[in-house]
Amino acid sequence: MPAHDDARRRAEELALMLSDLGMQRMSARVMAAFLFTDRPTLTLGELAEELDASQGSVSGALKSLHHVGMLERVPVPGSRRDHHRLRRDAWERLFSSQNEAVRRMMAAAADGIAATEADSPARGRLQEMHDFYTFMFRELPLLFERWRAERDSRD
Amino acid sequence: MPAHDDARRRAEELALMLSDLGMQRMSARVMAAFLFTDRPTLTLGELAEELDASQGSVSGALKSLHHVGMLERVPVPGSRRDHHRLRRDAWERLFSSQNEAVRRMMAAAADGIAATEADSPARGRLQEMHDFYTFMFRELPLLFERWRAERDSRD
DNA sequence: GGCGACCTTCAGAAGATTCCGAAGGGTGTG
DNA sequence: CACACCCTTCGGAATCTTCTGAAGGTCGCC
Repeated sequence: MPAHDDARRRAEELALMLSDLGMQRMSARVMAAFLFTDRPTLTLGELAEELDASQGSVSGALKSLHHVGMLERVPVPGSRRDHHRLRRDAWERLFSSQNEAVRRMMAAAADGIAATEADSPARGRLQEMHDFYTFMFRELPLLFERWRAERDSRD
Repeated sequence: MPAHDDARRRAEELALMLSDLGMQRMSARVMAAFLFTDRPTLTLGELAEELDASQGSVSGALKSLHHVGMLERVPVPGSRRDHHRLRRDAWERLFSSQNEAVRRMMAAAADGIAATEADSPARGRLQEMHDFYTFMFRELPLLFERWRAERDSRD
């Protein structure tokens, strides 16, 4: 099997996994394409052809991947196409979108606590929930910092 | 507005958020019901009535919530119904289902690395991915340990 | 200012999820 | 051992997502 076909197959498998984990299907396929390509950057047209998908859906996927910060646009003088590539910290960004989720859970718990009577069972459960997400909200950014420090010290 | 209706409204809002974050809709509603109820345990029939949903769909939701370890069955002598309640560490369990996802990402990256040529751009990107998830896979369980220690020291 | 290249948006089709309600199985009781 | 109660399973309907293909917008160049 040609190397390129092998890469393509692996990319599709990874895309399936990402989509299992909640990423939209086309975003996952685009993501995987960026990961496995040997080109420095990819354009919308190249992606659409590689993935055998419409430019419309690739456009939507690119938009959302830029939105979560996993991709960046790369200026290429002399080309009118948009050139995209994976950001170095793409995976960290993907993971830390969790952070926003954690913040929302923390806030929801706080709301619930404010609305329940002290000593009620519901209050107790909401307090447990709030404590946990407060801890995570504090610690996750610190964990990312440690990750960056470890990575940078290796370079 | 009666307190119970208020709780119900808040529960539905939280359910919506959980479902945004990827939880199945009915599981999210059941989860929220457990969080906001003032009863010590809930049965399938009670949940179906409270949520105005069929017993069938509540049954499916209960099954999957038990599967991820957020609920536990509580023996109630003299009752033929199954009584369920939220586990104290439900949120930690929900979050740590992430852990499995991290492990899979780490493994996928390792596979990719093994299949690409050294010095290729793809190899470099896969290595970045692998490093990140390896770090997370190591650190997340430690973070949970710290959480439990902090919680227990408060009790 | 017209043209060509490129990207985005959108309506509708195709596909996947999710839910209900009925049927069926299991278990304890009289 | 027949019944009552409770839970689960499953087919099909309803709903929501996601994709395509076409139309339209933007920008630079001649």
